[in-house]
Amino acid sequence: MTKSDVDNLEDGYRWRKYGQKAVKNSPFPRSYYRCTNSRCTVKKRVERSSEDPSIVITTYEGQHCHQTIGFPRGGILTAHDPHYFTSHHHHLPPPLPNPYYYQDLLHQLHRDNTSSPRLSQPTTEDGHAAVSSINPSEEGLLGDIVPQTMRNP
DNA sequence: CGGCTTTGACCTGCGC
DNA sequence: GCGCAGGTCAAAGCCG
Repeated sequence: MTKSDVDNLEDGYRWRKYGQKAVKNSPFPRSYYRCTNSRCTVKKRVERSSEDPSIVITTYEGQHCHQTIGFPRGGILTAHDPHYFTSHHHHLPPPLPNPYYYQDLLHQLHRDNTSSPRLSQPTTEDGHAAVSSINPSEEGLLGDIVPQTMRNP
């Protein structure tokens, strides 16, 4: 739940809208977004609070298999710059030891290389909790946006 | 030109 | 079986 006057929040990922429907509870439509990365099946749905139009409810579904990049497309060139690793980055530290994540992001839309076979692990015995089978660091990253109650009600 | 949004149609699950 | 509600697809078109 976020207080914002715009629907499209910049959260570090690239989203492609694929649908919009009106919900019954609220007079405002609900938008459906998907991550632009092909191998990343994360979805999110953005809805607006019926009583307070300045509140948007963002529901994340799934898990990113790549890093959050605050500067998509164009700004990503900064990752190649040595300054990216040595200069004054007060935030956006790479939470995962994936040094190749940026070049994967550059190629993943046009390549079909099986670069991460260990990330393709399907759902566990829970049947719905694919999140618990990923890195703890990734889980912690997700914990910022997906509360524990959502994964294990 | 390429990538993304828009938008109506289509699909599916569920309750009656 | 039918209708509703939520979720997705895909063609068309906008915009840098």
